[in-house]
Amino acid sequence: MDATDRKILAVLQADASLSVAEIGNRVGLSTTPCWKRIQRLEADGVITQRVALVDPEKVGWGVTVFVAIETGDHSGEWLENFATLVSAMPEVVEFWRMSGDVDYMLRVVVPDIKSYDAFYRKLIAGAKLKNVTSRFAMERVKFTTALPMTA
Amino acid sequence: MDATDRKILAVLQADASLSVAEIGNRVGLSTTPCWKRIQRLEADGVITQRVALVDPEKVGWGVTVFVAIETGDHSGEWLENFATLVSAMPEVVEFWRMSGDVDYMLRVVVPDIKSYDAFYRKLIAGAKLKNVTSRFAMERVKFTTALPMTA
DNA sequence: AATGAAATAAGATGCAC
DNA sequence: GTGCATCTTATTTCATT
Repeated sequence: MDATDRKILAVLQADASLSVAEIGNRVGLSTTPCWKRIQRLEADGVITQRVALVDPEKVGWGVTVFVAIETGDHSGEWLENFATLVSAMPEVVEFWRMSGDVDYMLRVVVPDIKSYDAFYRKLIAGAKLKNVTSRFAMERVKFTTALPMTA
Repeated sequence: MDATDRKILAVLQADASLSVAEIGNRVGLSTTPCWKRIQRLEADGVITQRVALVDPEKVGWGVTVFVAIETGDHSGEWLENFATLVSAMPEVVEFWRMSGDVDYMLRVVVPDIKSYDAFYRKLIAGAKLKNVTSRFAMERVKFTTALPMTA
């Protein structure tokens, strides 16, 4: 992956609706080689998917909560089961296994506070957890799916 | 926004590379009305953008850190300045203003631990902060940009 | 590897109903 | 909403540098 590939990725991370010709213009390539590079980036799994991003407020899922979980001592099998269970919950949009004091970090979206309570009850009903800390977001100051493409 | 719009959004959140005809098939519409709905959803800002998602590991930004920040007592102007400063950092992919014990939550991506240290120094050099807690992610168990489309 | 041209297929867009 | 015409773009091929 060279610098031109990274330029293409930068463009596609910002706007995947552009034509190949336009992307080529922006990175200094004609359409054919630009198209070939994009195909390769997809085949190599560098580009994983193309998605539409939706305004959370406008679809009624405007409440974001960060959930820090300490699972305590559990078997590998238990943890695997826990991961499967939590991953399957559609409100969980991010689910990270952490190092340090917190074992897992979730980002959860819900329509309102009341439905967060419902989620929380589902969560603790499904698994015996040592500690769960919920922190509510007030404002999304920045959110991007674009990774930096400059070293 | 009716149930059909939500179906369209569910499809486009999962795969924005599908043709309008194929999306129509999946939601029970022919191409023209499906296309019109998509145009409207974009015009109304429900769909905010179409982007390519990239594998963080494969582009060398595989380290994710959650940063919880307590700013302490500061003026509104100071906080605004802080928000602008942090938003401009490309490593910061998420930046949330929180309620409760933590004032801000960041999700930061970096190539490696060493570059996180560089980021951290930049962060604390730019603003006088009361407390900064960095938590490192070990594994991305789930990550989706798709919001639930069912009530 | 890239370019430009060109041909074909697929899809987006617009119009009549 | 449907069906169809048209226009744009994606995709592939090829000769050339």
